[in-house]
Amino acid sequence: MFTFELIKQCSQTGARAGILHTPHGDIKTPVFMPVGTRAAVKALTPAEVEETGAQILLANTYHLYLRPGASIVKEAGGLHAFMHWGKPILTDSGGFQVFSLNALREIGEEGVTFKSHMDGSLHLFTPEKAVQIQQDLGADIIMALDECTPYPSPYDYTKTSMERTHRWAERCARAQTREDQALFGIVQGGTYPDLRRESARAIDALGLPGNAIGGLSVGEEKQTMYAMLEEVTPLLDAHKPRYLMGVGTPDCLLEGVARGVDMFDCVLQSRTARMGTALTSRGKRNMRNARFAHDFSPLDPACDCYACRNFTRAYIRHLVNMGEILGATLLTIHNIRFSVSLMEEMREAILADRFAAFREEWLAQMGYVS
RNA sequence: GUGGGUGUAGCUCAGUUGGUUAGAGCGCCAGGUUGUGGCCCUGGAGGCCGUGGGUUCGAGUCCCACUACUCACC
Repeated sequence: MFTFELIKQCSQTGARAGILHTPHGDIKTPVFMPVGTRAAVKALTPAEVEETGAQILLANTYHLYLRPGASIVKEAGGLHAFMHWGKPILTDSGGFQVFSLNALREIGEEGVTFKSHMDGSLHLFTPEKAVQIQQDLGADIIMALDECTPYPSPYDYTKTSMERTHRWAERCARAQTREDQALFGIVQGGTYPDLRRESARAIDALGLPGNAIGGLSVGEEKQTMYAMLEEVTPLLDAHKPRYLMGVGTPDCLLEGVARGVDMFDCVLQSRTARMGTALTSRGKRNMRNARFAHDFSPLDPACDCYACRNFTRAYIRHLVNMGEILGATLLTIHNIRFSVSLMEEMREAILADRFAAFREEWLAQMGYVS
């Protein structure tokens, strides 16, 4: 079953190391989770994803509900069998997509009505339905339906929306019938400290197996996001995993862990890879740049990924500029491995109680101002 | 050799009856991308308009010569 084992806490920051036990295996935290929205990490085979050291993948309820449909995934034997991924999977509820992809939507107490971005057909997502679909998909961790409040939003709307998200989370919990899936609630509250605290208390009080923090990294300043994390994490059960949704730049990973976050997911690694950007230990690099044309060194000399062990910057630049699929594949492998590796090193540092120094070193060498 | 066509940005081309600072696509250069509507978005550089002369207030646009390429026929 699903449990979280807290192994070590940093003596100077809020950083923690732990182990998540799931039906499909253990996950060492802190962890970076690559995104495979439509049951595929774009440009990679599951074998390639596994070689990056990824311990768990994300998939998306909204996208899989529209195509191919939850019933087909269920018929296939669930997501793990369907996509041939034997390790843990987390499905996002689709709340974010409903609110970010659809101009035509209507939010009510019952749920949210929206038009499919695929064919314009009308759909109603309720907390109960979001859980039902996720039960059919069969991930190890499932998410409550929430409203990701846009930034900026006025206080009153943020509060109204947040309270509804709390009620929806409770309905999700009641609707759940499968016992082998861990349901996480999601803290909202925008950029208002008091609402964030209120939301953290309310979500934590539901007693779910994990707590997520949503509605951040939606346009606000990083300092604001960090400030919100500092309001929220101290109020969440220390013996349950904390998941910061959608956040994944290297500096945010370091700062998030420092504030007690255990899980992260982000499309940045895979999306920017397809557009030609490499995340490296010395900051990000635009591999389309002419200065790499004659550069026959690896993407990141400090990286041990398949791309860095076997290919040069000049070659990858060529692939990216030519639009070759292999360019996207190699950069995706690298960006994911880089992020997974960063988390592994953070974990080592936490276990050795030298995380604070580790964070400073990395922020400095990657060119971030802390 | 004769007749026709074409020479405008790195490439392929548009440029109204002559009228401000000559445009597009691609390419090139750079930036962006944070719970993914995959191969996208934004910005920038770059042109003695084949050469020389003429007509005109004014020529990428009209006229002449030259030149290069190209097609057809000898």
